[in-house]
Amino acid sequence: MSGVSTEDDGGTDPRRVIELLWGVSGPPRRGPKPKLTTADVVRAGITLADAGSLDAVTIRHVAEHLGVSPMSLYTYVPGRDELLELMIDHVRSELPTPEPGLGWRAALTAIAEAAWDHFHRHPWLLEAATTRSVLGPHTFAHYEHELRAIDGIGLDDVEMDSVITIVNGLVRATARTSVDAARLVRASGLTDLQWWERAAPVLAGIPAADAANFPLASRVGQAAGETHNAASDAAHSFRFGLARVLDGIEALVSERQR
Amino acid sequence: MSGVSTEDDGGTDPRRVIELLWGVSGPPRRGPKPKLTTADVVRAGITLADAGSLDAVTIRHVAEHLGVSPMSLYTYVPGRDELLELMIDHVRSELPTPEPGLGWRAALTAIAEAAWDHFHRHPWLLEAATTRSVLGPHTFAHYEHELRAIDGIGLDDVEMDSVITIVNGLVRATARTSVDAARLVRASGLTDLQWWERAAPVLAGIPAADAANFPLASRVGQAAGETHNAASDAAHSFRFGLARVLDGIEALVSERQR
DNA sequence: CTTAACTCTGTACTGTGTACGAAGAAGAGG
DNA sequence: CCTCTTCTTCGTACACAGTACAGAGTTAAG
Repeated sequence: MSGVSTEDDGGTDPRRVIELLWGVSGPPRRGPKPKLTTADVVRAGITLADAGSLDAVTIRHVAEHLGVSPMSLYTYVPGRDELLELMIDHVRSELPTPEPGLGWRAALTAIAEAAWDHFHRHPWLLEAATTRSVLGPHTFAHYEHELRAIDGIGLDDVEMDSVITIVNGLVRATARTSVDAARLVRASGLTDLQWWERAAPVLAGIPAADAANFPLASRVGQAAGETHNAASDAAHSFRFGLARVLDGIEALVSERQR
Repeated sequence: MSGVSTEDDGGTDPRRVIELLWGVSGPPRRGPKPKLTTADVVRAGITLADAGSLDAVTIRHVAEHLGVSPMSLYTYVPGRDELLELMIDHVRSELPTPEPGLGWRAALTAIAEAAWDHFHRHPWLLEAATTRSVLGPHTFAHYEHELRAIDGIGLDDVEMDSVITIVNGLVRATARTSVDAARLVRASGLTDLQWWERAAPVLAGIPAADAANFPLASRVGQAAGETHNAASDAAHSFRFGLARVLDGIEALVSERQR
C-alpha cells in the first residue's frame, strides 16, 4: 500500500505521533547534528499548503523548499499523513483565546467567526481530515476554550460536546462552500456569473434539465446565485445558520433554566 | 500536473461532464460497438468505493473490475475526477422522495435521517467534494425535494437555500465523525475503548498533556467517550444538533408568521 | 470499396510515498 | 587516542497513480 490518503491512519502505533505532537524531545542525541527540526518541516508544509493546496505538500516539494533531500524528512516526521496531522495542530495555535467576560452566545459567536476566518486563511484545512485519533496540544487547548464558552449554562457533558460539534460542523460546511467558490473563480479565471453564463446554454440544451422540472430549485438557485455571488452567499449561510443554531441552543438553555 | 485531486476541476470545459451527467447520448455511432456504457463504469466505481474507500477507485482498478484495459475507460469518462462526479450524482438517486403530507419539521427530519443513512451506506461520499460546479439530475432533483419540504413557511429564497445548506452541513459533519470512528475500529482492529487504553499511557507520560491543564476538555471528552462509544456518540450529536437547528428555524418561522 | 469515425490497447512519461542500504558525523567508553 | 554505537543524510529503486500518444482493429456512411 502506498497512498495519498489524507484519510486512514489508525493502524499504526500512535506513540510516535503523540510524542511529536506534544514535543517530546527524547533522550540526548548521539549522532551528527540535525540540520532541521520537526517544527521546521511542519512550518514548511504549512507555507506550501497556504500558498497552494494540500496537493502541494509532497515530501519532495517540502524537502526542496528546505534545501534537503526528500528522504531526510523521514528523520523528523514518520510520513506524509503524520506531517499533515502536525500541520493541522500547529496551525490551530493561531486561533485566539476568547475573552472571558462574554456571555455564552457572544463567546460562541466569536469562536465561530474566528474559525470561519481560520478556514479562509488556511483553506487546506477543509481538505484534510476532520476527526483525528489523537489530540494535539493546540487542538486540545482550543477544545478547552470552546467548552469554557458554554460551561455552566445548564448543559450536561455530552450536550456540551454536541454543541461544539454542531457549531464547528456548521462553520466547516459553509466555509467549504465559500472556499470552493473562491477556488473555482481562481482556477477558471471567470467570475461566478461568467462561469454560469458559459455553462447555462449547455444545460439549456438538455430537455430533462428544464427549469419546469425543478421549479423550486431553479428559482431558489437563481435567487441565491444572482443576488450575491456564491462566495458572499456562503457567508450569508454561515451567519444565518449560526443565528439559527444559537437560537436553538438558547431555547434549550432557557428551558433548562426554567 | 497529474493528480489525485478530489478537489480542483473547474478549469476544464463543463460541456462534457454536463452531457454525461444528464445522459445525452450524442450523435449516432459509427465505430465498433462499445463493450460498456458510461453507466457501467460509474456502477463499477461505486461498487469499489462501497467495498473499500475512494482510494480503491483507481482507473486501473475499475478497468480490471470490468475486464477491460485501463485506457479504454477514457472512452466513457473524461478522467477520474469526472468519474467521481458521476458516481456522486448517481448514488443520490437512492435517496427517497419524501412523502408530501408531512409538515416542514417532519419532512426536514426525514430528509436529514435519510442523508445520515446515505452517508453510512456510501462513506466515500464524505471524502469526496462537497460543492460541485454543475448539478447532476439526481442532485438537482434532491435539492428540489429538500426545498419543497420547507416551501411556503415564510422564508425567502436565500433563507431557504441557507436552511438546506446548514441541515446538510450538520448531517455531513456528524456522519463524518461517525464513519471515521467506525473506520478507525476496522482499521486498527481495536474497539474505541481498547484503542484509548493503549494510547492513554503514552499521553499520560507527557506532563503538558495533564488533565489539570484542560479540565473541561478532559471531563467532557471522557464523558462523551465513555458513556457511549464514539460511533453512537456521533449519532447522538446528529440528533441533538438536528433538534437544535430545527428549534432555531422554528423560532424564525413563528416570528415571521406573527 | 473506400473512407471516416470510433473503440480498444500497449507503451511510456511524470509524479507520488517510501523501503533499503550505504556513507559519514558525533558523542560514549575504553 | 582509538573504537563502537547511534544518528543524520542521501541516492537508488520499487510499486503505484493518472493519462498522453499512437497504432491496430471495427463498424457504418458515402
